Amino acid sequence: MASSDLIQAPAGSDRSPRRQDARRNHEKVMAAARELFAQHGLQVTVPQVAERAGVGRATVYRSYPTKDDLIVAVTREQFQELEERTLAALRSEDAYQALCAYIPDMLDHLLRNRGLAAAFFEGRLVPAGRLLGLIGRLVEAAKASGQVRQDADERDLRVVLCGVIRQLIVLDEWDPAVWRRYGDMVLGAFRP
Amino acid sequence: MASSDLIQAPAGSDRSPRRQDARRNHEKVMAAARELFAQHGLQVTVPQVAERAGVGRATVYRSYPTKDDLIVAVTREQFQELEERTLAALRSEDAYQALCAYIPDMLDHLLRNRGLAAAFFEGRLVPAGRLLGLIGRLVEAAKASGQVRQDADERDLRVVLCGVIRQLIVLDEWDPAVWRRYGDMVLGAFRP
DNA sequence: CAAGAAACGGACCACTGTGTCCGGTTTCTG
DNA sequence: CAGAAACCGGACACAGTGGTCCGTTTCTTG
Repeated sequence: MASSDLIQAPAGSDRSPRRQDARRNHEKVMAAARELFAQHGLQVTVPQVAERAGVGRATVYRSYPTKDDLIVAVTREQFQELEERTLAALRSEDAYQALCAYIPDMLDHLLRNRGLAAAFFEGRLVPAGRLLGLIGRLVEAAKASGQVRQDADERDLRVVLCGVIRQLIVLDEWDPAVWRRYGDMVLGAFRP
Repeated sequence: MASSDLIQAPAGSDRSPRRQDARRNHEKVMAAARELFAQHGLQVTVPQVAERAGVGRATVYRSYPTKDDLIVAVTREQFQELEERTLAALRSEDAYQALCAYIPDMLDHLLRNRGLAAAFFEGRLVPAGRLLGLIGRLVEAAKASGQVRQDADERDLRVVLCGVIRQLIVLDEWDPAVWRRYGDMVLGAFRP
């Protein structure tokens, strides 16, 4: 699993010694994978990605020896963005206010990226430790406001938030207005 | 899917024209399936059930032509029990109080029956319409107390409750005390 | 433009899980 | 107690998915 780091370049302006067509195909594969994973989750098959990209299966496997490698490649940068969002919330003056914005924000973001959501609440593959730590600090900070139950922790947020997300995915709910309502309810679950 | 009703008898005192050993094996299969589904969910394989029951695979398939038939057979009676619990809650004087007991009760019950949980929040197989209707009535009744947000409905309860259950299953959480805490949080999600 | 290297992709393999078949065995019945 | 029917279960067939191989094509470079 995740056994290789063949592709180091930040997936953009790499003038590696590889051939032009290889780079083009590689970009097509990444784009296809991003799109399909976001839309249908991680159970998308490698042949599907290859077909969407308009290349053969072996071409995908050349860049990413296993499917997990592909998932990691697509997911890693998105994970980083999650961390940044969390950090931003953490920098806010009013921690509780920040949490109130953070939760629906995460809901929205993860529901638009169903592969990312799966990678997040499944836990394996991309190491989530740092992100979870940040979320923990956010919850901790929000507790000081008195608006959040004192026994809450990062794990609780993960369970409730990811749980709701998962069910909304199962129900194939794509309406952001509905998502926001559930964000509100998740927040409610943490009131003392 | 669920293409047969070969086994009509209520799985107990059937003196059908079948042979003794057949009935014995059938019981063993049911017991094994109940146990394994409850413990590990519906992704248990038919060979696993057969092995646990101490019979060959074909013996399982004889009584239940497809895996779905087996799932339905195991799940149906448990579904009925869920309906009865819900009806009991519905008969209570104080609907809100009933809901407060009902939610942790469901959590506990479904977490002890992971296959049932999967069948419930996946929706296919056993028709859940009647049960969902009852839950809807319970939510509706509880709203009158003013302690439940007015825009809540059966679907909301399903999303939040099943979501939490699903995550607790993923985290392999078996401590009933923890389950109760989350029951409290789910209830919190429905406060106005 | 031609030769060599790199990449392409269709065909192939391996594994897992569902569902079927048939020869041997056990149970019922006359 | 013997024949027939029912049943048992190991071996087989099939499908879907992850991963590999090698002959062919395409790019690069002198």
